[in-house]
Amino acid sequence: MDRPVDDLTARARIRDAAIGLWGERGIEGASIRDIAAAAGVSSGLVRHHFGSKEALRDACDEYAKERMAEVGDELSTAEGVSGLDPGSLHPRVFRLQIYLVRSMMDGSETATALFLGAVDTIEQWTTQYGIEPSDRRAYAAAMAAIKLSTFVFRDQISKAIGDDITSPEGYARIGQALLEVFTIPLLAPDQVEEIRKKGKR
Amino acid sequence: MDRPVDDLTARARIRDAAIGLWGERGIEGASIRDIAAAAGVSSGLVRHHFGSKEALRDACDEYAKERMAEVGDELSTAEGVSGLDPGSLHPRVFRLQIYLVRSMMDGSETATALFLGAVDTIEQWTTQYGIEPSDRRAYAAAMAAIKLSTFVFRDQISKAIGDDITSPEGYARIGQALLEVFTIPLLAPDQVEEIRKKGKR
DNA sequence: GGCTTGACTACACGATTGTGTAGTAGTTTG
DNA sequence: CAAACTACTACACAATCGTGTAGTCAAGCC
Repeated sequence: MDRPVDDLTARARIRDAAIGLWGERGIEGASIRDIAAAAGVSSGLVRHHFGSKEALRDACDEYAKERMAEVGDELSTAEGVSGLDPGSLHPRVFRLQIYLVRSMMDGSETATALFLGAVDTIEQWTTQYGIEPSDRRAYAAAMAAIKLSTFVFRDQISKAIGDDITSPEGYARIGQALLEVFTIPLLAPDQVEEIRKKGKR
Repeated sequence: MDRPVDDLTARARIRDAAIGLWGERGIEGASIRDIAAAAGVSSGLVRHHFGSKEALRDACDEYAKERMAEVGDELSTAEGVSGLDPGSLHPRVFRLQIYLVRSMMDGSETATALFLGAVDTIEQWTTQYGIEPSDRRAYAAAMAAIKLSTFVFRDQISKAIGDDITSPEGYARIGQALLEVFTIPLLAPDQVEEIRKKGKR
């Protein structure tokens, strides 16, 4: 990975261009012709290699899924919150995550399955580490969503903190911040209980 | 709000249809004709009232912004985490949030400004309540992103917990879970410090 | 040599896109 | 009563969409 573009086969360049453009603009936001142009090939070749737009999407989903599994799977494994260690997120995975989130939002089953898998893993992890939320499943789902929110709002967060969060400095800042979100208790237990009762009313 | 559709002017019905469809499918995902059909008018009338697709988007952004301000502004005020009280989120605001997130992801300046405003408010709120993160700005930005993540991944979360989170029961569960994310410390302070040092290395 | 196969391009198709124009019905205004 | 205005529809436009077809070129196999 991170090889110069010329080293890749045309098929791989098309796939990478699709992941890049679709991740940035959403699936409807980039056409076959846009992707072909970005990959430096004709639009016909996209069809030749992948058959249809939908099939190209499936191929991207599958590729992203495999890559994520390879690279240690920032989304699915939980070495726990230590997964928030900035060093563990290289640019390659960043792009894949951004794509997967977009694909998820546009109804991809593969991407959604990855999310559900992450929830399972986090659920197990909470058990293992003796964390006892009142609703373990919902707690794990919330954690999974939170982990991805950084990717969704990367532009807004970068603007807010005045640091590009795809840069090492920026990601270190937001990673540390997330860590503290999970660490600094905002309310005393009796306050939580009070709100919980209000919610059940 | 929540009046039957016939009570609204055609202009309002178009705007509401746009917010609904664009929120669900993204901006590129719904055409002027789709919106006109959903509002029960001709596509020409959309142009008559709003001029262009881009102008309709601006109108929707502005409307959503005003409405959010009216309704107590779940995104910008921080009565703090108690804003996670399920009762405070009615369906109307839910739809606006979903739209605003989509609009933000597609580069809306109005929506991004709302996000930045929310970060400001959360920042002030942490000061007020004596919360002392190591990087207050980044901490507030993370909190803002987290608050919106529920909307982005609503389908995935619903699937994960087996409860539609737009229903009162589902939202109560995920609201409570978020509360516990902010309340149960995952790591001891010395562990945090250790990771922090690793990040700076 | 001929023959197949895979990578690749050029071009044309019908559908859909945002937009533009012309015109109708009903109300308001002078 | 006539003129003007507003809400609204029908229809046509050029561009772009995903897709389909035909054909070129080079490498490998008999």
